[in-house]
Amino acid sequence: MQKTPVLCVVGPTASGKSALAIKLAQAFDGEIINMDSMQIYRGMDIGTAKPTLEERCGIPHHLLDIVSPFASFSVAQYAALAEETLHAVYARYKLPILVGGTGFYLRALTDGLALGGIPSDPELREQIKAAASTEEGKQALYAKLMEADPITAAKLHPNDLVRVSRAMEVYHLTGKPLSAQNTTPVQERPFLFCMLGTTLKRDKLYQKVEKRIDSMMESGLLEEVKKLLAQGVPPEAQAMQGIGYKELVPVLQGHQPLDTAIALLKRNTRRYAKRQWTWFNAESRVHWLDMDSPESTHTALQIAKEFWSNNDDDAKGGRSSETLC
RNA sequence: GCCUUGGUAGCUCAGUCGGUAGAGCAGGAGACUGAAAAUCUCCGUGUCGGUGGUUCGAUUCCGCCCCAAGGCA
Repeated sequence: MQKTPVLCVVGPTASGKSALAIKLAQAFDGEIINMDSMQIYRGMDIGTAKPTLEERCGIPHHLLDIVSPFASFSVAQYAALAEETLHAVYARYKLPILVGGTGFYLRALTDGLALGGIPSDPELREQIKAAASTEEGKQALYAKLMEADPITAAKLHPNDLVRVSRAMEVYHLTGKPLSAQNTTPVQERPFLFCMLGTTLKRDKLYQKVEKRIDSMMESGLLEEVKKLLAQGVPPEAQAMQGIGYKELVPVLQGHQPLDTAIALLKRNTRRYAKRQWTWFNAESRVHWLDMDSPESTHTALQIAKEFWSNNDDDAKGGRSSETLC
């Protein structure tokens, strides 16, 4: 079977993924597929640093604005949409470029999501969450999991409510423990990945993060959050858990001074960047590029060129365009 | 100039009735199989302001000096 080549641009927030992706798309006639768990939401533009139409330079961008902020969304849905899009782009002889900082979504694509097709159950989640709202309830929930699925329980920390409840959810829905589900991908992946990682020295990146947040505030992030709330998006909505949203809601509700919220927002973004490093550092296939180095773009283009010319079966070489925007 | 109160981890501070010290926050490392910008785990050596003295031993007690805040002149 012919595999679809996929160029990926990953890395911590504010390290320059989007800009590099545009250059790559211009050079190799590519199209961009978003791999960011928050940029999928409509009406969340400033806080997610979604590339503006101008910044997109006419390059087609997929999987942006595909979900209502009222809705919840899952990796599985993402993976299904992304796979479809990746193949569709390549079918048009374009280079698919996956861009974003959500490591879990990347893994779903690289390793295949063999989750037994067990969806989430919002009602059950509510019940579990309510039951676990107290310390005793939490322990009781974990104790139940120990009984139902000792193998999974052993791998999880009792405090990791999200995973403990997911395991319970799977058990309730199927009557079989999560550890007994087939979670190894059966089929070989239909993609070939080339991964580029954008990064900066830590202090540099943290400086950039601060600046970016200041400019988000100047661009009206507070108004954006206000608008979402005014539309009736509940503060508990999954979309509102995004960094920049969850910190500003209490300000609009009058529970928190703005400067405190901004400090929190900066700290949370730093921690987020840190988690992204942890995630992508564990992915050995990533070619890291220090975006402060003048050769970084050139190196990226070299790597991408080699990858594309080796794997583009339809030999569409030589169509690199010099279009600049 | 005098008096008072402070000077301990990047920050805010606790503490040692004399046996070289610990919390919160910040920070660091990691995990991650349908919430992932979510969720969770682990990690605390610093001339205890400087310098003399008392002492087997001082960050802790005493003297002097430096710095900060407040008060009196």
